Amino acid sequence: MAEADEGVAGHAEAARGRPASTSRQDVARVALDLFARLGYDDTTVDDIAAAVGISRRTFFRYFESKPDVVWGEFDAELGRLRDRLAEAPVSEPMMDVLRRSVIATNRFGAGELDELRIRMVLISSVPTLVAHSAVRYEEWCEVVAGFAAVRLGGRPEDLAPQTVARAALGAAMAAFGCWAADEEVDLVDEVDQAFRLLATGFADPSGAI
Amino acid sequence: MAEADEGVAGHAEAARGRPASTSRQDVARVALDLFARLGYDDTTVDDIAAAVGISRRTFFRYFESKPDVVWGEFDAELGRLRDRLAEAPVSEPMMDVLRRSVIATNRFGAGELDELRIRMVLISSVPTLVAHSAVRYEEWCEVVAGFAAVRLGGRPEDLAPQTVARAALGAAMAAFGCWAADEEVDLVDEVDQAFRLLATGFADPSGAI
DNA sequence: CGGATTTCCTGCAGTCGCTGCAATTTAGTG
DNA sequence: CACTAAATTGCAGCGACTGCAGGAAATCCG
Repeated sequence: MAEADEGVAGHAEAARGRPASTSRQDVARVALDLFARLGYDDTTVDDIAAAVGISRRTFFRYFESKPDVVWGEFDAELGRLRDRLAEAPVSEPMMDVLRRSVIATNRFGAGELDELRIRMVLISSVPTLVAHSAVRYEEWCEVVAGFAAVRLGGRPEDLAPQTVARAALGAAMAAFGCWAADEEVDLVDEVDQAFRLLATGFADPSGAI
Repeated sequence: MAEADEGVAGHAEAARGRPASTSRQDVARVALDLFARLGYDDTTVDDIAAAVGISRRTFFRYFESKPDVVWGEFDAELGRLRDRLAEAPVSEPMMDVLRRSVIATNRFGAGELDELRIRMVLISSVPTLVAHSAVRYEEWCEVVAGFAAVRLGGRPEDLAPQTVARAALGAAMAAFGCWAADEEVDLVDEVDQAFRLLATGFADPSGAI
């Protein structure tokens, strides 16, 4: 499961076999640079491999697929979200936990934000990546549906938890999309707003809208 | 834009060139049958083409891609949804229009429901199709966001309309997913429930959940 | 009738993403 | 130096998809 040997260089305990010639992060950096300059579709896996200095075959040992490169360490983030949701006090309302946890999982430093924006623009504009994203979002929904099922009672596959999860995903996608499209917008504000909208519902009590 | 010449056979006005050897619907029927029997991934485009009696190259003139076969006449349905939303009286609340229109667009006869179920099971379980579905859902969201923008004021790309649209998509996906997974469930009921949940919001006023 | 025109079908060659396999390289270990 | 472990690699191949150039089947018109 864990290949975190590259993380903080140094305290490795004398790796046994042939050392890796590069790292996931290196490949991702080079690839994102190519995507930004040539466009995603006009960058072949061969191009990436050549730029990194590895063979095409080796590229596929670092990443399962070409779109996966754009997703970076999504798995790890998803794990953190799961933990946050599980650790929240039961006294805190479901939608508050959700909003707070999603925001906490998406706090990035100023340096990371630029790269994140590149990633999000790609993910939301290149059809191939839009398509692939659905698979990743499915995993996200499973985590949220599991949490919602605990709070609402019932199974994660039931309608209510599923609706909460998929609607929450929608809110998050809307927030990220608006953020990626406008340099001036703050990511946290956007996510916060979207989830507050979701919590109170879209129906106007007065019926005017 | 329109290739509806096949629809009601008869009143065609003396088609000029070589007549088509089959139709989109025929290809789709044969393909869905193969998907159900062999599985989606284990059915190649060659298999479909051979079963229909056309060449592989011709298959791609009937459908842009293999996953497109499963989506059938989605474009037409989307057009009907757009019309319904546009024609709704302004006095009717936004979320009511949305719920009613989505339900109306998805009323099917008993005969069609079986095929629809096969389609939905495929779409929600085969990774390749889950991925491709995202591109189609994007178009759906654009239609709904356009409607929401009119009702809420502002542009379709703004956060509120986007959140409404993507959350509504989530509700619809949850409803369809639950329906596809359980033979006993009624599709209309499920969609109705999901959209009512969405309208009132997920936050518990008492704060107990 | 017969050519012109229109429309559709097809094969071929090629690109790209992706995979399994078997061999090779590069390190550490006894 | 032999042995082992891990990473890299080339190759052969599949399947989706595309552009192109040519062939086939129908109607229209002289």
